[in-house]
Amino acid sequence: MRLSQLFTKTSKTVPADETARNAQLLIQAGFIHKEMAGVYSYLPLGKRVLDNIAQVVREEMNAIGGAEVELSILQPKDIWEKTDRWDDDKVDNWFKTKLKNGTELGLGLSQEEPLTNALRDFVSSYKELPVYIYQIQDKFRNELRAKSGLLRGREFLMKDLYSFSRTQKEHDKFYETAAAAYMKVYERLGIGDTTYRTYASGGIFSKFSDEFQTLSKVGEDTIYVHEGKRLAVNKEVYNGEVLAELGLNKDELVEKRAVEVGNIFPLGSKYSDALDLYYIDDKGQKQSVIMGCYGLGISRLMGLLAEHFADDKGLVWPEAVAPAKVYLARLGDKPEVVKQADELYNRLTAAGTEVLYDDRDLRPGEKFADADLLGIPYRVVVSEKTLAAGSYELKARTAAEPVHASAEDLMKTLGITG
RNA sequence: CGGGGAGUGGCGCAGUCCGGUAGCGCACCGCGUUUGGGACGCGGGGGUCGCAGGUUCAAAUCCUGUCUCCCCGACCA
Repeated sequence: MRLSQLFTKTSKTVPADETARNAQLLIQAGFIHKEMAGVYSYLPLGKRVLDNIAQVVREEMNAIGGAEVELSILQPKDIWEKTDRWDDDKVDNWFKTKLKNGTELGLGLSQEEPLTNALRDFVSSYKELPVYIYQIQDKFRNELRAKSGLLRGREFLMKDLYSFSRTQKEHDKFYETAAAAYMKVYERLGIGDTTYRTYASGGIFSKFSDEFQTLSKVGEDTIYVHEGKRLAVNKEVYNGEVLAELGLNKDELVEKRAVEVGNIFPLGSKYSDALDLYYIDDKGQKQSVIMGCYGLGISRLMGLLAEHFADDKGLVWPEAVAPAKVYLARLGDKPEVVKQADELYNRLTAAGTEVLYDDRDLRPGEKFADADLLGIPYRVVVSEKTLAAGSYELKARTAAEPVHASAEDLMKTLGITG
């Protein structure tokens, strides 16, 4: 992408009404636009990051047998009444609306009910289970108070997977497979070493659910980390009885602040029974379907990554999610410089490398400042100097100083062969 | 929903106490000089001061109501 064609631009100031660092940076760099409290639009660069995170998650969900779907956002109230989750006294963060004829609707905040209901059309035999179904979709939750930029919004992008198993044992096995897949996602995003599987309250279905908590000073949750066992306990279930049950010694736990980047729940047969989804086993007997749900906030992860890796010059994206791998800064507009920069841009692009080509008529300092603020992993400079030296100037976003690199070295560093 | 703070060109702010018809920086447009870490000069364009009432000869400024945003708390992926 040529920056001369990008309609967004960076700003020297941050909006006064944002105090969350992730939102400040993302707005300043032109990745997102705030529509209202807790609701953000994603501009070209932000959309790329969001898509990249979603793609990592998609690959890991596909790897454990997940089938991607896209369920409707508009929800009929009858199926939610069957599970007693329509009443505002039971679920208080619904966004509800009405058809012209007065029929009540809800905007999807989770999708156990509609998916379970739809599966009745397809599942009736033990031969048709288990199934694992997921989607990546905007969720709507009418939070009393949105805050912390992308970390807690009213409209946010989430991956939600639902498992339908024949037995508790079969469910338990997949549950652990899913938990492992979650850790793979965090590792690929560069936060594996600071993310802990965490015991948390399980609601009404089970004693515990499992959260995935990433250490962060801006986190809303307080957790107690056992570094040796690579796990943690959420403050909401932290007491002597629970510690004894988990075999944890209070002295080995350290209190930390963390952001919840995932949450998986065993659901038992609460929803399947209520919505009349059963299967017939090999002896002809009707059996309950055992469910689990697995949530992972894509947009929240984007906010966390923005905040987690940033430095005083701006964003620092992990390569796996960066809107481009290379920021190509062309200094000056001498014909031979333009020619060389254009050629490099074409070569990198042809090799499948995403490049932000800064072909704008700006001073060098502005280009360097933007390269830093946007957080692109590698900056390559083409100028009269580099032309004279017969090499390129290459600087990793996290490096203090640039280095001179031959065309060959450059391609090698960027992982381009041939 | 309880407590606190704030709404003035696209962004950041001053002006409000003490009413007199809106200003600064950035950004934007034109011309010129610049060109390796956010340049400079000159000249321009853009705001009925969140909204609605009220007081007054006169309201960004005073009064009433209302909407929105931010922070703390409670609640939540």
